[in-house]
Amino acid sequence: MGIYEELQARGLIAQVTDEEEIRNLINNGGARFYIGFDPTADSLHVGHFMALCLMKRLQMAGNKPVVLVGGGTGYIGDPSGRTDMRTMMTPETIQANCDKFKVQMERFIDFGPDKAIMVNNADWLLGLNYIELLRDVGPHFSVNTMLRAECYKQRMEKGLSFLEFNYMIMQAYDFYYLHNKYKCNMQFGGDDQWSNMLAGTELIRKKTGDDAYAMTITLLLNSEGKKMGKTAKGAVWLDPKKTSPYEFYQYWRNVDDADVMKCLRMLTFIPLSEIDEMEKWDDSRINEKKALLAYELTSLVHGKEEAEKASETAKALFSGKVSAENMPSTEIDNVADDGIGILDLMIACNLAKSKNEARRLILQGGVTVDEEKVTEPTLIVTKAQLQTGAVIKKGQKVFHRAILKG
RNA sequence: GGGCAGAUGCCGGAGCGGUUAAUCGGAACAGACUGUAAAUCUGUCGCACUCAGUGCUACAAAGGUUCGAAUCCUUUUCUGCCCA
Repeated sequence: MGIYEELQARGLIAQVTDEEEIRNLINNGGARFYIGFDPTADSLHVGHFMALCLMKRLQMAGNKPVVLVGGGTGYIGDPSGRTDMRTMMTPETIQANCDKFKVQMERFIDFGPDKAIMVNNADWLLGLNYIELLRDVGPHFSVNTMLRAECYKQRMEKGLSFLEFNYMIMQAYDFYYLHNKYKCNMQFGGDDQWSNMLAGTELIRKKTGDDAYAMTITLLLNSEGKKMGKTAKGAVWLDPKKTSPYEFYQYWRNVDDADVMKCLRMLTFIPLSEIDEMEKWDDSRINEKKALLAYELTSLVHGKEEAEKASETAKALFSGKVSAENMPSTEIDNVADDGIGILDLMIACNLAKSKNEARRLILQGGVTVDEEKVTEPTLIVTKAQLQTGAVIKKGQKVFHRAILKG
C-alpha cells in the first residue's frame, strides 16, 4: 500500500486535481510539495497540526516538503471561509509570528539538507512592483471566474474588500514562484483553500505550460460539523506556554465518542491495521481509545515524557487522588498573612473571569479546595495551604494548583 | 458622487419614549444523571460590593431634546443594497 492509499484510508484526502498523477508522484517520492501557513497568531494550533502531520507522512515516503510561511500574504489576510475582515497585523507582529512558527515546526519536520526547506513569501511578495505584477500575471486571471469561487461567495454578501480579493492572486503567485525556483509541483492545503490552490495550478499552466497539482486535506470536523480544536478559552495551541500539555491531553481525552475513531485515523501515526482492530472493540473500551488518542497526540506534540506526565496526572486526578504533581498551576504572590479570599484566588488562577462569576460557581456548588467543597464565597485559603499547593477543582474536571510564590 | 436600509450583550436576533441589564434561540458555564462521552432535566450567563439587597457601566461614537432615551433629533464612523 502506497502513501496515497494510506492517506485515503485515513480519510485525509478531500479533493485532488488529478488522482492518477498525484498517486504516482507521491507514492514514488517524486513530489516537491508546499503547504502554506499564515502567521495569524503567535503559535500553531491544532488546525495546523493536521497539515504538519501530512507533511511528515509525505516526507517519510520520500517526498520533499516546502514549508511556506505567509510573511507576505499575512499583510493581506485570507478571506476564505470567513465572514468578517481580518484585522490587519503590523509587520513586526507578522515577523515575530513567523519566527515562532519555525521553531515549532522543527519538531515535526526534518529540515536537514535536501530534506525540506522553509521559505517566507515576504521575500518575494514585498518587493513586487504593482504594474509589473499586473502585466505579468494579471491577464491570466478572470475576474468572472474568481467571483464565482466558493471561497468568495459568502463574502460577496457581507462585503469583500479589494485587498482581500487579491489574496487568491498572491497565493497563486506563490505557487508559480516556488514552481520556477524550486520545481515545486504540488500544493496541499485545507479544504477551504481549494479555489486558491486551483488558481495556482492554472497560473503555472498558463505561464509555463507545466502541470502542477493540488490536493486538499479534509478539515477535521467534529460530529456536529464544527472545526475541532476550539475550546471555551479559544484554540488549542501547540505552544506549551499557551496550552499546557495537560490541557492538550485533556482536550483529546474529552472528545465525543463519535469522533474518536476519526481522530485516531486522521491524526495519529498508529498503523491502520491496529486502528481497524480497534474499530471492532467493544463499546465499553471507548475510554481506552480516548486515552490512547490523547496520549499519542500529546506525545507527538510535546514529547513522550510530557505525554506520560499528562496521562499520569489525569489518571491520578480522576481516580480521586489529589496529590498529582503535573496539573496546571499558578504561582500566587501578594498574599496577606491570614491568607487569600477564594474569589480572588480563582481569578488569579484564571478559573473565573470576575468575582461575580467565581461567586456564582461557588453558590452552584462547583468549586472544591483540597477535596473540600466550598460552600461560602467568603472562604479564606490560608498561607499554609498555598505553601504546599492548594488544589482547586472547578466543575467536574478542571483541576488547578495554586502555589505560594517564593 | 446621489438615493435607500442598517449598526443591540460571545453569536444570531427582538425591542422603537418609562414596568429594560434588555424577549427569544444558539454557544458557554455550574448542578443532577453518566463513562473525564452524548442526550436529557435544572440553574446561571455586564461589572462591583457589606450579595434573597444595593450601586455602577452599557444597545457603533459624540452631542442634543425630555422629569425620563437602546428607543426622538443632529453630526461622525462603519456596513449592505440601488443608481452613476
